[in-house]
Amino acid sequence: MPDHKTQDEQSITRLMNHRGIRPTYQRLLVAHQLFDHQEHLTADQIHERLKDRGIACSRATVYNALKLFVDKGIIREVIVDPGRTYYDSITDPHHHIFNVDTGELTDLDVNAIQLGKTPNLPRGTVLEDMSVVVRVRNDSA
Amino acid sequence: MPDHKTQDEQSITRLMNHRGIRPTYQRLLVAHQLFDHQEHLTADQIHERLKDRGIACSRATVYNALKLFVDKGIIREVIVDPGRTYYDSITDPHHHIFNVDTGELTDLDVNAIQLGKTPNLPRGTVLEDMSVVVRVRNDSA
DNA sequence: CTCAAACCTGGAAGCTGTCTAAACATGATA
DNA sequence: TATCATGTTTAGACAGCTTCCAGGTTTGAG
Repeated sequence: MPDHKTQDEQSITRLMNHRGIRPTYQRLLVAHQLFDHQEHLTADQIHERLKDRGIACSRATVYNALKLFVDKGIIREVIVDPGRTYYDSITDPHHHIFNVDTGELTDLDVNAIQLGKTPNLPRGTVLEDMSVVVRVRNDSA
Repeated sequence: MPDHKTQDEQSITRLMNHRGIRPTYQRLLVAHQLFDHQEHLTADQIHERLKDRGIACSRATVYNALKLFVDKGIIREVIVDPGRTYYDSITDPHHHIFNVDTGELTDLDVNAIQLGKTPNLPRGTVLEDMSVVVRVRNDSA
């Protein structure tokens, strides 16, 4: 984490306070990985990056922070790969393209796919998310 | 497996032969779990059910069979839950409703959601699947 | 300054899925 | 029928991702 507060950091701190998340040192570290560059990362990828930069933040803490962020709604889980959960700092509705060969995951603007209205949901349930996953494979591979 | 061949079993055997899958005893066991009742099951669920009925079929074999079935296109993977892969005996295009609280996974007819045409794919990739996942939560839970 | 609550940590443990090596079955051939 | 190569099944070991746990540390209120 930079010793001087960046513009981003202030807004991330504000966002956390606003959602009832205490902006601890470690949580800010984790949040920065997702918000600074708009990437889709897994918990372990985030943990690795911090470790590579010599920053102390245990694996359990990364997992706890991410789960908390999801609960509080400042990030989203993206479930496209069995055995791996990606996290996405963009919470606005949008879709995803997932390359099953490379594991590459890219965003797709919500307008890129025309999507009709929500179907009837099972009794006693409420909508959490409705989105399209486009699964692609490398050509001639 | 019933000692008398059911209608279903004959058609499953035919399907396998047709797709180049040798219909072994164990593979038929696994296939029946998916085709007899139209349920979405995980590999371990299938293994458990067979074990509960006192039928011998190792865990590795269940995993191998399912992977083979997917390769040969007689079933489909459904990725909606982190850390678990569901299998679906319906290979026609359709969508899914997933209850994140209960893990219940239900089909949604392809016509239940209006879906626009495929977006531009990344260079060098081909479409494998495009479907909608509707994620729901139990109300007031 | 004190205390309780919240937080972080390393390691153990759990679950899903894959791999391995050996036993077993099968089908073709002679 | 005997032989052989190929394909299949198996138990258990292993690997990756995630959660749990018990103990220590930090934080904020009073």
